[in-house]
Amino acid sequence: MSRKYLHLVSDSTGHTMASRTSCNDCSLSPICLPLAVSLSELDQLEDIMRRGRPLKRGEHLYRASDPFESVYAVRSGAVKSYVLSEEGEEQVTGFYLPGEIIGMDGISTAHHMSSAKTLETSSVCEIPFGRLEELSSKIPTLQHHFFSLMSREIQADRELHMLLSKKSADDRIASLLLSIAARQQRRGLSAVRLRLPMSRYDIANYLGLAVETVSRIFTRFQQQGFLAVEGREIEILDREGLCGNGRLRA
Amino acid sequence: MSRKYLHLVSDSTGHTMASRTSCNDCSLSPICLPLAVSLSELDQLEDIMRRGRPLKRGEHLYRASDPFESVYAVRSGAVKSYVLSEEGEEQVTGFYLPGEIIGMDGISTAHHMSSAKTLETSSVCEIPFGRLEELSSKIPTLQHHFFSLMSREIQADRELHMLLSKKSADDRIASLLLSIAARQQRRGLSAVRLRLPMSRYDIANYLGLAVETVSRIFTRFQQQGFLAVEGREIEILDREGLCGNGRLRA
DNA sequence: CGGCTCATTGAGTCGAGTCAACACCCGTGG
DNA sequence: CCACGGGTGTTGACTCGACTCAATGAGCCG
Repeated sequence: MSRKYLHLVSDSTGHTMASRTSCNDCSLSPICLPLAVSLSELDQLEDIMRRGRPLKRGEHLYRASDPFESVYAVRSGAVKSYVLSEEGEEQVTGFYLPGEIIGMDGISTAHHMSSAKTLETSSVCEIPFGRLEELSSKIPTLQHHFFSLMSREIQADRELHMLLSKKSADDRIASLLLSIAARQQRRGLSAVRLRLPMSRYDIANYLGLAVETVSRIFTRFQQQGFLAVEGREIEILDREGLCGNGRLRA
Repeated sequence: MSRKYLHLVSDSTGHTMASRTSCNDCSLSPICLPLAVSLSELDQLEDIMRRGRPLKRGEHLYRASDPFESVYAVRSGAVKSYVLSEEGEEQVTGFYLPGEIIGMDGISTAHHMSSAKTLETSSVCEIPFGRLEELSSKIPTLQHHFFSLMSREIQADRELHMLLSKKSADDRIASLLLSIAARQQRRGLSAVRLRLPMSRYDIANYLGLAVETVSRIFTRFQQQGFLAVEGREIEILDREGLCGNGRLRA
């Protein structure tokens, strides 16, 4: 059960260097790589982790049309993925919190189909995909884990699809907040207090709404006593109200 | 390069029985399983294909919460996937045409998270997923192919996300038609004439529109000379017009 | 023929977008 | 120290695209 991680930090010169960290020490291991593999297998897995580095707000993990080489595990901070349309307008396609894996699009084309940039100072673990595939062939549970991860990604997209095509603006906001709360809870954090790493613009963009609408709904939710809002600090006061508002589950 | 398929048909009594068909004979092989594997490997792959059967319109491949055992390749006809919300309302999550693989959600939960039913008489090839995983460990190109398929699925969902959150009703309809045309073309069929396998209700549901809106847009596209519409028979007369309408690509 | 489901068309309403103004925070620089 | 500017967030007034409700038509099957 000894899981290990290659976590990468930069020295004072800005160059990156590797620092090994045991997955046991990483609070994210149950979310990120909940594997039951032997020690020697873990060493193999650990060996393929590569040149991570702490990224400042707004730095890119990769850009659309970059050759696809790796997927990334968010270790701290937060990352958004997005695509640019021909006219250059941005579409946010996802938010990634610690313990989550980003970059699994692009496998089919050998190029990333979206870009990923940090929303705040973040650190990530890079996992070269080719070597991950090799290793997956040898470790069935690892193969299954990644099939499973991608499957979950598809599921999440389906949920979002439903949200966007059927639900009101209120429901979309409520749903996003509940999703973030749930993901925080998985990592052992509060399910009621949260700090949104993304701007209102990103929220609006992601949910297909206007910024003004997002802002108005936050204020109204506060008036209705569902939330306490202070900028990006949110407290969920009335989970029922938030859900019942528009027939959301949980 | 000899690819084989297990295609299943029913006899006159309605019982199913297996009939082997070479993948070489299957016009879908370049889309469905474009693999370069050895003959012995192909035999292994072929051996895991199972109890397919021709399904009549409205029959289910699987239902939400069924144990997840297999994925399915559509051989002929058309299939839609959907989920039901708590209140029992349907959300169509995808349409699957010949050569496409359905059922890859549910890997992570061991249960299907959506249902899949045929839109017309269809035949499918069932591929037990557990055995597919085993085989994937032995055949790296097969493993990569399935990672790739799932990656493509994620990409498609992202496209849809953009469509639903940013684009007008006109653009959504145009985009769906162009997508179906493109997928037909991949199988060597016409890129301008198509027969929609799904109802206006399914289209509306999938795109997050009201049926009336879909109907009105079809009529208007016809008036504008973009389309010739006759029920579910569609001819694309002015591709540019259809795209230029709302800044869609190709 | 009735009884379906599917599709089209019209009339009126409303949710969310647009446009515009302003408040706030923060770092920079005079 | 304060003035300035840019990014971010809020609020109000007006508009419009798509939904709802309602009626009718076309095809299909028992």
